[in-house]
Amino acid sequence: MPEKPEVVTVCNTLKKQVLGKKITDCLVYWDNIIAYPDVSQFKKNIIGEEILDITTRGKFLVFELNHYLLLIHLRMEGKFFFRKVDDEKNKHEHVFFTLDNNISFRFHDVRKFGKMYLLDKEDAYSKKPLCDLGLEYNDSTLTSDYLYQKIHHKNLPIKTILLDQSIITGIGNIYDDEILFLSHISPLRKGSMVSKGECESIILNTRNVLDRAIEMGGTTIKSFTSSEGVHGLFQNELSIHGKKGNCPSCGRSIIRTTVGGRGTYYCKYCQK
DNA sequence: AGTGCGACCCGAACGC
DNA sequence: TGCGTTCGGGTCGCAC
Repeated sequence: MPEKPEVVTVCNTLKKQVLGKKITDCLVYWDNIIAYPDVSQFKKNIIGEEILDITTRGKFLVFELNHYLLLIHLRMEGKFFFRKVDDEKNKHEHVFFTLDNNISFRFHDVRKFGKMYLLDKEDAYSKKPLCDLGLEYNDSTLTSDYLYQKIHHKNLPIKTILLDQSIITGIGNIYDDEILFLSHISPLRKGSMVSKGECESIILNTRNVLDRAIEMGGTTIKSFTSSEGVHGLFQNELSIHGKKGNCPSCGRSIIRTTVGGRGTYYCKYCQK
C-alpha cells in the first residue's frame, strides 16, 4: 500500500533505469488502468515520447515526457518490472512500455487498482487529478494555521481527515496511525476537537515519520517492493500499525478497530 | 457542501 | 482436504 515514502523510493529506483529512454511501443492488457485519455489515444500519444524526468506529487509518480506528463498511481500493489521484450507476459502485468534500449518496462498490479493519466504538459497541474491535491508534507506553507483552518469545522475523525488528499497529500492508512500515535491523539477524535497546538504536533510528526520512512526506503507490507529486488525497511520501525499485543509506550494492549472503514490501531491510554 | 458508502479487484484468511 | 465466503485497501462517484 504505497504511501508517500514508497512512491519516493520507487521514483528514485526508476530514475536510474529509465531516464533518457524513449518509449517506442505501448501495450495495454487491462483498459481500466488507463484513466485518461481513452486507451487508443493514450498509446498513440505516448509512443515516441522520451522520459525526461520522474518526480512525485502526493502518491502519484509523475513522468515528465516531451509533450505530456504521465501520472501513475500505484494504489494498493502496483509495481514495475523490467523484462526482455519477448519475455512471456505474467498474469499480473497489465501495461507494457517498450523502451528504445529494447527493454520492456512493465506495470504489474495484482489488484488492477492502479491508474495512469496522460495529460498535456502545459495545463496538467490545473486538471484532475493534480488540481485536487493539497500540500506536500514538507511544503513550507504547511503550518498549524493552515491545518487548523482546514479541520476545525469538520465533524469527521482526525484519522479520516489525514487521509483526505486535498488537505495534506501523501499520507495513507499506515503512516496515519503512526502519526497519531506519536502525536498522542486518538484517531477517533473529531477534527473540530483538535487544537492548533495539536495541529503543530501532527505536522511535526508527519515530517518525522515520512522523512524517516523515506530514508529507510519505505515500508514493505504484503507484496510491496519498489521494483525488482528493492524492499523497504521501515516496517521494522512501525510503533503501532499492524501490531498485536502491547503499546510500546505504556505496555497496555493495543486496540484494533475500524475508523471510516479503515483498519486502525491505537492505544486508548496514550492517545486521547 | 459535507458526509457516507458501494464499486473497483483478487489473494489470503477464514468458516464449515 | 476442499470448498465457498469474507475481507481489505485508495480513490472515485453517486446518494443523501
